[in-house]
Amino acid sequence: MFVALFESAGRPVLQPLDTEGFPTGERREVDARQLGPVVAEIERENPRWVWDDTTRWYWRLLSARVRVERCVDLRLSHAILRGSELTAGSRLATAERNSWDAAAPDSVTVAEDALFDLSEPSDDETEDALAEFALQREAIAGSADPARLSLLLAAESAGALVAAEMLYAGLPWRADLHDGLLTELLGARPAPGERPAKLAELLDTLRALLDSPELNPDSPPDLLKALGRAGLMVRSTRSYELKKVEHPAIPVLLEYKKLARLLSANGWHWLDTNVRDGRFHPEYVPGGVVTGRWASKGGGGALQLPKQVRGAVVADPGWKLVVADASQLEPRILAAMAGDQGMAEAGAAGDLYAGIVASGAVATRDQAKVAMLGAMYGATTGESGRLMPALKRAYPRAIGLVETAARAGERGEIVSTRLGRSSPRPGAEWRESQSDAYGEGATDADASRARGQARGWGRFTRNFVVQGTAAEWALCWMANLRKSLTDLSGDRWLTDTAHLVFFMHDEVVVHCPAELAPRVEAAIRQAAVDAGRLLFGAMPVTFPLTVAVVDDYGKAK
DNA sequence: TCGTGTCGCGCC
DNA sequence: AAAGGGCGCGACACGA
Repeated sequence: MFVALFESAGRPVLQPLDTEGFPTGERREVDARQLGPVVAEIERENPRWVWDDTTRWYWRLLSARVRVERCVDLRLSHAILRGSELTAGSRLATAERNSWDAAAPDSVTVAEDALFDLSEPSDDETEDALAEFALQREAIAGSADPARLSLLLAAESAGALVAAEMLYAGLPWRADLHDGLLTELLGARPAPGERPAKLAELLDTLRALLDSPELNPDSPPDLLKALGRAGLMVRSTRSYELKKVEHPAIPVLLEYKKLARLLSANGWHWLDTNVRDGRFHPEYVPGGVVTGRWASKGGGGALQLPKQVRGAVVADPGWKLVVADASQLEPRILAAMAGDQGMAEAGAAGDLYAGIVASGAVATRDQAKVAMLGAMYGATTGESGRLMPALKRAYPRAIGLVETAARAGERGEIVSTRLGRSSPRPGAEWRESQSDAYGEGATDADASRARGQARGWGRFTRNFVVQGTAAEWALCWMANLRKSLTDLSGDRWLTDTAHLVFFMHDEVVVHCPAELAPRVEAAIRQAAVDAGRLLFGAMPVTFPLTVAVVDDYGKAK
C-alpha cells in the first residue's frame, strides 16, 4: 500500500494509492498539528509513504516523535529515473525538464518555518505529485529491469530516512574534549583575529628561516614568492610538493599548515557553530553526488570529518559507539560487478591486496593497492600505470569492466551502476571540442585537447561505475541495518536505543546502550552480508567489515 | 563591499 | 609531454 502525503492550501493531505499510482481510497485533510498522530496510526499498516521530499516531511514527523519504515522520495526517484539507461524511453525520461528536476529546497529549517507560515499559502501540490508518482510507476514497470530499479529506488529513499534520522539524533560530541585538544595543539583560544600561541611561534620561526618578515603563509602567492627568494623552486605550495624539498623551513611550514588547517576547518569557530547540547548535527544530502554518493552541507562537513578531532566523539555514559567500516569496498565491488572469480578469490581470505600478491600478479601489497586504485581511477603513468598490464593479465574481467566503461565515456556515451543509476552525458562544450577536432581547419592542438578531454571523461565514467555501485551497496547496508536496529529497539524511541549516528561512504557508527553492543555488531555484519546478496545474488564476493566497539570514535581503527 | 574563482586540504 | 575519480569548505585574490 502506498499513501501519498502532500500539502494543499497549507494543509497536509493524505491519499492512498494503488501500485500504479492511482487513488484507491478517500483523500483526507489533516490539521498540521495532528499530522504526527495520524501518520503514526496509519504506519501500523506498514504503508510506503510517498512524498516530494523526505527532509521536508520526515523532519516534521521526527519532531513529533513519529518514525516511518518506508517511503518513496519522489525527487530522488525522479533524478534516477530521468537519467537511467533502463528507463530511457519512458514518458518520464522524455518529458521536458520540470519542477521535479529542480534541486531540493534548501534546508530543514526552511521546512520547519514553513509549517506555521501562512503568509504564502502554497499551491495545491497534490495533482502534480500524484501525476509524478504515476509516471514513475509507469517508467519502472516498463523498464528493462524493474526489480533492480525498484531496489535502487527503495534503497535511495531508505537512505533519505536514515539521513533525516541522523540529523535529528546528532553525533555525540564532547565540546570540552575538543577544546582541550585544540588548546593542547594550538595553545589557548586567542582573541578574535589573532593567532593562537603555537601558530604564532611557528610563524615567527618560519619568517626568520625564510628571511621574509612580512610573510603570510596563508596566502599561496605570497608563500610561493618567499620560497622562491629563499631559492626553493616549487611549482605550488601543496604539502606533497613541499615534502620533496630539503630546507630547514619546510618542516616548520608543514607543521604550520597542518595546525592552521585544524584551526580554520575544525577549530573553536567550528565548535561554536556546529555543536549544541553535546551533539553535532550534520546535514547529509542523499544523492548529492552524481555517482549516487551522499554529499553534506553546512559548515559541519560530516563527510570530511578529520581523524584529528574524532576523539571528541564520545558515547554517552553507559552507551557505546559501534564503528564499522567495509574493508577495500571499491575493489570488491568491482570484482563482484565483473563476475571476476579470480579477484573474488583473492579477497576471500580477508585482505584483498594480500590475496592479489599471493596470486602472483604483483610483488608487494603496496603495489597491489596502488595498481587497484590506478585501475579504478584511470592512472596511466607512474608505478600504477606500469603495473596495469600485469593486473589485467591476472584479472581480465575486472580490469576489462573499468576499461569498457572508460572507452564508453571517451565516446561520450553513458554508463550505469549495478542497480541502474546512469552517468550524466558530457556537456555541450565537451561535445563541441570533440567534433571540432575532426572538422575543417582543426589543428593538431585541437585534436590533442579533444583527446585529453575525451580521456578525462573516460576516467570519470570508469570511476562512476565502481564508486556508484559502492554507494548502492552502502545504501543497502544502511537500509538493512536501520531495519534490524528498529527490530532490536522494541517500543523505545529512536534516540533512546541503538540508532545510526554517522555515515561516511563505507563506514557507519551506531550509538547504543552498552548491553546492546554485541547485538548491534551482529546486525551490522548481517546487514553487510545481505547487502552483498541484494546487489550480486549468489556471486561469491565477500564484504568483510572491521568493527570496533568503543567509547570514543578516535579509538576505532 | 560584494560575488566569483582558485588554491589547498580534509574525507572516501 | 603528461595525462588519478568524487566531494565541501575556508581563505585569499581579484574584479565589478
